[in-house]
Amino acid sequence: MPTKSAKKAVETADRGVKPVRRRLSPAERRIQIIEAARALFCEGGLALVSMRNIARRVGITQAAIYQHFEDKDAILFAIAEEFFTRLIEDGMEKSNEEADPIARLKRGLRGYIEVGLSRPDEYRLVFMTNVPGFKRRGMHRVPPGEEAPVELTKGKIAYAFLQEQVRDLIGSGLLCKGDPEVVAEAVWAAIHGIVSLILTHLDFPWAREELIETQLRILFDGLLPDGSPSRGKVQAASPKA
Amino acid sequence: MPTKSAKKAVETADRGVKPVRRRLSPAERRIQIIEAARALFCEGGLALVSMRNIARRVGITQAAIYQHFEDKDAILFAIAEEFFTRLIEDGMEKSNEEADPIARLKRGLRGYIEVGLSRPDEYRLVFMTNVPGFKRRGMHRVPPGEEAPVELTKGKIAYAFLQEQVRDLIGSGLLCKGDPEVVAEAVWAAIHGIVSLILTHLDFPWAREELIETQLRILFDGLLPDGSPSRGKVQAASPKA
DNA sequence: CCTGTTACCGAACAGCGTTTATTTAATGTC
DNA sequence: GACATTAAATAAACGCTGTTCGGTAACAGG
Repeated sequence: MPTKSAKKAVETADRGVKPVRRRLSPAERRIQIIEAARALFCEGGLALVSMRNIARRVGITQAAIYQHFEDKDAILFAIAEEFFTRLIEDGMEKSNEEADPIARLKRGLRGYIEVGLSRPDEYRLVFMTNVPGFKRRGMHRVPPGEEAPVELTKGKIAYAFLQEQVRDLIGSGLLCKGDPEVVAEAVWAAIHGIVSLILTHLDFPWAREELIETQLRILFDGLLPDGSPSRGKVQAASPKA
Repeated sequence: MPTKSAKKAVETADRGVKPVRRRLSPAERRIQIIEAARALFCEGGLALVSMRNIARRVGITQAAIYQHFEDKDAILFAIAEEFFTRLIEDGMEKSNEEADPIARLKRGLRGYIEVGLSRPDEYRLVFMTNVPGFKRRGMHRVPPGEEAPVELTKGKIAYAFLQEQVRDLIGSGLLCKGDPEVVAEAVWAAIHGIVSLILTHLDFPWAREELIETQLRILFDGLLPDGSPSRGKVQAASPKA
């Protein structure tokens, strides 16, 4: 949409009159490119992340990027992986602050929501946008990179973390019975629904905290067995940073 | 991504050597354009819906479309509106088959899920894709068309339908107390999460019905007051058509 | 110092959404 | 039936996009 622009805030990086070209090691360039892409992405969303914009920032031509990345998608994938890493670290960190396993789960879910809301563009990229061609390198897929078939996607790790907790809770009778896999999916769906909902209607003036608490209360009231002492209680929001 | 094509299955519509141009009434052309766009959309998702492809199908040039639609987004919006209409009609129809208000709500939610899963591309378009520039003509926004400021978006109607049911249920004490608006959002989030989850991982081999039932059970167990006779029961799936 | 390797550039291709000036078909009105 | 008006259509262009290709030049090892 070349009409509604506001795109050209991208710095020309005119590196002098002489196009004296500097070679960098692939490792360095790779990092430069990812960082430039991430910066553009955070500034104006996916729309700003074009090969030419990235190249302009790095100070090379767009064609040079293909020396380091197979695709534009490969760059986005790198960004997504970084986001997942944050998601995992935040979730684990928050979770480990709690001793009670139910509280642990709640904290982890809260952490997920908070990360999602604090990095809306990345969340959308990973979970809400079917990036045209983002070749399904998602939660349940392996990365297509021929070079790294060992390392699974961070998304799988993040999801396995949730699955494990749910499995343990059901195993020890703290959560209602049911196929742990299915319950885990259901839990994730409920949480994702909240984040997705808020991100889709960013303009809508609702009280986020109230909505989040309501959702968590409903979710855990539905999950916990009838006599559980945790029923009806809502985990307090984590202290604002 | 001009590389991995498979795009050119779009029929050239070369209407003879003579470019004898036929004028059609705006109403007719408008329908033609929407239908062409919808067809392309269903065939290959958003990627195939380009102004040039639409025009080729209709048998006009791409510029002519702008006589009938302000934007590409306006075309997508029209598709979305049609989808919402289906969502509303299906939901209401299914709902009205039930007498018990709780069962009514369950049926409506089931209807929503089924429509979403049966029309994945449209669901993604409306609820999961931040169409670049889809100028936030979403659930909570009015359409920007200057010509029709009276008619609100179908999305608002659909959502109001859910809100009303939740409000009534809370009012009559059948659902746990809480701000009806917030509870309605939470319910929608849970349901949307399920659809979104399944659509995002279409390849993942899970039992959909089981996942849907689990989610609905958890949701309603969380919503219903402790002594409610409906607790723990799951509404049976609607008979396959 | 010479020689490979390869990171990089310049130019191009095909597609995209959109705009402009221009043509031409259809529809009144006399 | 002839003429003026209206607006649906066109052709061509603009600037953007992702990607490819042939050549160049910078660095590394000998």
